Amino acid sequence: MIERHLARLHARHQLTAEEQHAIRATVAEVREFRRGMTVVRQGDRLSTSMLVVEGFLARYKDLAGGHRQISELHVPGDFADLHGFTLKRLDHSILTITDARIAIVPHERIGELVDAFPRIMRLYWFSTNLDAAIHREWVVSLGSRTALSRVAALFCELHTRLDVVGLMKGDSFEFPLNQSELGECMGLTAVHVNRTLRQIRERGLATFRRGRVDVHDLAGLREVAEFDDSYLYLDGYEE
Amino acid sequence: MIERHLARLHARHQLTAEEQHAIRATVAEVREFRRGMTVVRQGDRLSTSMLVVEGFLARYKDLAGGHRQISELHVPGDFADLHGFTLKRLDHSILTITDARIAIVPHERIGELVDAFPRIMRLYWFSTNLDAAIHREWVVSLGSRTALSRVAALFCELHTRLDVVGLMKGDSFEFPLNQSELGECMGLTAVHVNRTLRQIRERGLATFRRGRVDVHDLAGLREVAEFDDSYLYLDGYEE
DNA sequence: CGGTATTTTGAGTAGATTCAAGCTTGGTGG
DNA sequence: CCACCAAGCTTGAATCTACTCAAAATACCG
Repeated sequence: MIERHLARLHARHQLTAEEQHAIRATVAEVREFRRGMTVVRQGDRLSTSMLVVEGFLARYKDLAGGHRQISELHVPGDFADLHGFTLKRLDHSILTITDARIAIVPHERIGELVDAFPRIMRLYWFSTNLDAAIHREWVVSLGSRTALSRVAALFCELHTRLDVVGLMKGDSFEFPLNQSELGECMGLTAVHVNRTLRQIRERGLATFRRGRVDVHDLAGLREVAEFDDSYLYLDGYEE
Repeated sequence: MIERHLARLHARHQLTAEEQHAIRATVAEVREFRRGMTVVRQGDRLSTSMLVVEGFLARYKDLAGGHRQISELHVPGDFADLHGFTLKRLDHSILTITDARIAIVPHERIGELVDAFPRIMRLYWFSTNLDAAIHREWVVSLGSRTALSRVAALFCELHTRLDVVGLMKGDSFEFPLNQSELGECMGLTAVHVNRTLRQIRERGLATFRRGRVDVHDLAGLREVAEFDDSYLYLDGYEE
C-alpha cells in the first residue's frame, strides 16, 4: 500500500524491517478522491498528513484574477503535507490533479513514530527539507530559465522522481497534467506552453501527449534544462 | 549575541528559560565575514550550521552564462543553513550580502540539543518548514506576479521579517542590496529593477535608496503585492 | 581627487501574453 | 454506429512586458 513511500525513503536512507513496520502502522485509512478536488485548503487546521498512494497532487496558491500558481507536484510515495505536522496549518492548498488514493496519517501517530524512532524523525525532517530543495529549483526555473528550459527542467525533475518510485516505463512516464496546468507550474500561459512543447518535440528531446512524456534524448533534455539531479539528494543522508 | 534568534523563535513559540539557555549554549564561536564572501559552497559537506548575528546573507545558485539566482535572503536571527543539519550538503551556495557576524553551531550540538529538548526539535523543524513557505511565496512571485508586484512583495516580506527581530526603524528598514541583487532575487534585470523602483516611488508606496527602504504607504504596498503575511506563521505552532 | 561601482535613461528587440478562432480527441446518448 | 458536445490543443496576429546594449550621471571609497 505505501510501498512507493518506502521505496522513496529507501532510495536515500537505510531502513530496518522494524522501522518499515512502524511506518506502515501509522496509516489510519486510505481514501479515494476524484481529480480536481481541493483536499487541503489554505489555512485549515490539520491533524493528519496525506501520503500519496496513487495519482498526482499539486500544492497551489490562488491569486487575484482567478490565476493559480502551483508550487510543487506530488507523485505516489510522497507526503503532500508532512510539513503540516509542524506547521499545523498550510500557507497553500492541495489539489488532486488525477483521481487519487491517499493514505491518511494522523499527526498523533507521526508524533509517536518519531518519538520512538529518532532516526525516522531525521528522515522525515530530511523529507520536508527535500521539498524545500525542490522549491528552490523551481525558483531558479521561474526566475532564470527560458520557457523551453523551464519545461525541460520540469520533465527532468519528474523523470527522476518517478524513476525513484518505479514509475518510469522504459523511456516514458505518465505526467497527467494538461497544458494549462503545466503553465500553472512554470508561470507560463497555456498557449505558450503549447508552443514550447512543440519546440521540445521538434528538437527531438521529448514528446508530451495525452498526459505522458516520451523521452527521446535524455542527455539533450538535461542539457537544455541545465539539469543536475543533486538537489534531489539521491545519495541520501549519511549520519 | 543570538538575541535576535531567540526573538524570532519567541515571535512564534513559547520558550522556557532553560530552553533558551540550552540554545545559547550551542554556539561554538562567532565569526566575521566580509561582504561578498561565499560562506557555504553548493555540495560541500557540512558539520556546522550558521546563525546570522549581524548582516544579510543570501542562498543562491549559479547558472550557465554567469547568471545567478537568489532563492532566499537571511537576516539577523535566521539560521542560513539549518537544513544542512539533515541534508548534510546543500543544493545551493550561501553568500554574505553585507559584512556579517555569524554564530557557528556544530551539528553535534544541535543533535544533543534536540535529543534533550524534543520540543526544540519541533521548533527547528518548523523553522526549516518556514523557509520552505518563503520559497513557495517566491515561486508565486516569480511565476505569477508582475515586476512591480514582485518587488513590492519582497519589500513586504522583509518588512515583516525585520520587524520580528526588531530591525524596523519607524517606517523604514535597512535592505542593503543593490539593484542588481534585487534583480537576482526577483528574476529581473538590474535595468528593469531600476524602472520598477521608480514606479514604486512615483506611486508613493515606498522609496528604495542606498540600501534602505522607506515605506510611505504600507497598505498600498501590500495591495500592489497582494501580500498576506500568513505564510510567515507569526501565530506560530500550537501543540 | 580620481577611480570604481552603481544608478539612471534611451532606443531597439525579443520572449511571452492576449484574444480569437478553428481543430482534435474522447466520451455520451440516441 | 454516428452525431454531438465538452475539453483541450493548435495556430495566427497584435500587443506588451521585460530584456539588451549602450552611454551618461551619480554616489561611494581610498
